[in-house]
Amino acid sequence: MGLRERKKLATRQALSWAAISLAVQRGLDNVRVEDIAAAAGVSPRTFNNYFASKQEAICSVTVDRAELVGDTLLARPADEPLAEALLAAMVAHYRPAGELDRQWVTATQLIYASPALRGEAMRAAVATEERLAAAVARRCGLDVERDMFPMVVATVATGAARTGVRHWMRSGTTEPITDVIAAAIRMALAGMENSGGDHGQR
Amino acid sequence: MGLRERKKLATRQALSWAAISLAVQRGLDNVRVEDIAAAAGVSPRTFNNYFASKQEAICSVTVDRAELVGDTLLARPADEPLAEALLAAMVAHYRPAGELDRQWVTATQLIYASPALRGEAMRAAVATEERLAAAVARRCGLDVERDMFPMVVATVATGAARTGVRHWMRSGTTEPITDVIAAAIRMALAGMENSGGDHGQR
DNA sequence: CTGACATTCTGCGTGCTACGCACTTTTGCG
DNA sequence: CGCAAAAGTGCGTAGCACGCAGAATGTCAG
Repeated sequence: MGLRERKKLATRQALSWAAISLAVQRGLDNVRVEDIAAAAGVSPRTFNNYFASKQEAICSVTVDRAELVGDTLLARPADEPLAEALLAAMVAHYRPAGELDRQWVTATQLIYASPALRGEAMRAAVATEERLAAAVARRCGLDVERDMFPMVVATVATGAARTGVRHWMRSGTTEPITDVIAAAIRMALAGMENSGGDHGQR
Repeated sequence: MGLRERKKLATRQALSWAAISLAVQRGLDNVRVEDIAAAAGVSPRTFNNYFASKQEAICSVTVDRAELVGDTLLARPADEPLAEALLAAMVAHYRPAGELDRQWVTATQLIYASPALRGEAMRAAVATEERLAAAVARRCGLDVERDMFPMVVATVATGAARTGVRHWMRSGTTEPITDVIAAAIRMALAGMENSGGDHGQR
């Protein structure tokens, strides 16, 4: 990767981080694009070369990760059962959340707190679903256009993951987030045979 | 319902319809709020008393329906298995789509065609999920805050329904939309035991 | 019917935003 | 070194969300 690309990425991250940081401090709509640009040491106009809105800047942390989920699934061994591969691929997404990724946690909390951000985040979720669906289809030898199955699976998996994250945030448990997400996905993939009974994960 | 409320509802629908109609004709961003207001015979300022954006106006058709999904579930007989009740409640949502609801179909097509609208629609989906989750929790005697199960179920169901709708739109099949949605939800609720095999619903 | 009250509609003003365009600065490479 | 490509910048414009205060309209008791 040349200097050029690295610098571009750095700017992008600086903007994103500035947006998150300021939004946490003052609340999203007490932050102007101008402020974000200033905090990132860049002109206001440049902000819009990277992001179309404050919301997008904040959610990019989530989005960037989601880009890879399809590839991760395809990288799993082909003989692994779909459910397991899916679980592993989704969880891999959130792996680093041990300590390093405080920023992601902050951003996510912020997102869940504001309707405007949730909308933006959901938009991103659609992209994830689509990539994942494509990967599932490829893995199963199906056609996304003709069969609903891949899309349904993708929707279920991402939805469950989202719920897991949210639950983890809300409950403030000390349990690793990956475990919670895994539990949510398993719950979803297991179907409803045991509906209404005990489902662990209090 | 007094004249007051009826008139208000009428205005809301007129605005929504005008927004959809104009967006279909010219494309969303060749429509100004001013135009929508004019088409609905109301001042531009009034538009913003009803909706915060064009997107919201267009998606309101979908949102308004979603408001009721929780109630519908709670209205199902208590001894019915959860999966069936859920299926029935979700499908009931889309029932009239026989002929009358051309408007809803138009709006939905529009929504799927534009990223901006999809974002808005997803925001609405969150609201649906939450209502549905609350209803599921109540039905199962669980606590939404503590147990992930209701939220997972709600997410899965709404996600599957969304996928069903989308599939129906894309494929242009003559099959009733309710059947497609039902199939998608069943697929999701059934779990993944048969993953990779034939799943009907081509 | 009438008058007082509540609610909705409206016009105006303001601050912010997204983005096209033309121009400068920086970077990469032969 | 020198030049093309790409990123950053400043300016201008059209549009949007929304607060506020007053006019218009519906509501209801007496």
